[in-house]
Amino acid sequence: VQDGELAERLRQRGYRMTAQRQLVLDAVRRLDHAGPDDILADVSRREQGVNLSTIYRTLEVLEEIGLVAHTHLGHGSPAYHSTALPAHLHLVCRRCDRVTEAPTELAAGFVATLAAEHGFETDVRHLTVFGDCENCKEDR
Amino acid sequence: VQDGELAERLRQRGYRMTAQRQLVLDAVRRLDHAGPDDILADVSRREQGVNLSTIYRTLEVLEEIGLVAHTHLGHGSPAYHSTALPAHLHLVCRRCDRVTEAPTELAAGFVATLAAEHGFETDVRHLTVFGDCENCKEDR
DNA sequence: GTTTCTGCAAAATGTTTGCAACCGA
DNA sequence: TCGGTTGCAAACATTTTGCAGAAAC
Repeated sequence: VQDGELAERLRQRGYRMTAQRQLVLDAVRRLDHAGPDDILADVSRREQGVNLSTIYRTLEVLEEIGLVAHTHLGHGSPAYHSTALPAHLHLVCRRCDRVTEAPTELAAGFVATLAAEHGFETDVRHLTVFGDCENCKEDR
Repeated sequence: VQDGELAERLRQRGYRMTAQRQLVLDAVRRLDHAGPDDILADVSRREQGVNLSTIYRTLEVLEEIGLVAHTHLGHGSPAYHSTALPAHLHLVCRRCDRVTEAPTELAAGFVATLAAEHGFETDVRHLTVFGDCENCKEDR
């Protein structure tokens, strides 16, 4: 995905191309699982004066046009990532707070079951599993 | 679970039995998937003057002694429920925000896979799935 | 030239903390 | 009595909003 695609997608929905939007998209792509704060920090390293509220508003737009998505990794802020990356599950350890990524295929059967039994169409990108990771489960 | 059990569990860990703790536990059991606000409202209906910060502190204690647990249902506040109830999954529709409950057995295979391939021990009670529910998926 | 965007400041949420008074054991 | 617990107020953290000026097209 290149600069051009951002501009095009924005225009298609009546939005305008701005430097801030490019900076935020770049930051989301560079950092992975970053929250609004992290993104502001990254953006600020490249251009001064960008405001946090712009980050929030921009993430909302980028999500709407389908270039980024977010998950809730438990604690505070949401974690944003580029939709250009292959989808993956998040395994969050409640003890050490580490986040492991896993291929979405692991959930294929589960997702199919939810569709069959509840007519529920799962957003796998947004699937976060909480529990104890390999290292921590032994400490119990 | 009865009043007596709360007092006993509290004492076992060096905590004290108080009217507020009973009220909060009762509220969590009565309401399901309630956030701190809802719980305060319920408690206040029975006894005046209880403070929100007490709700937070009490929920923390009740969770520690294993009588309540919480999940994140997406939006704002966490949702608390009694651990006396049978565990269930939460299916949250991103469009209409409705929460459907589903038996944890549906995730049994998925959970087993995560254990086998990643050594990850899933907390099924905390498993929330986001997506489009039966009614909303057709609107796309 | 219009309309959208942005920065700024303030407001709205949601949660935590310090502290003196209170209460349970 | 002693130490855990609570109410209150203030502090925090995060996200949202109103608005005037700046920027996009």
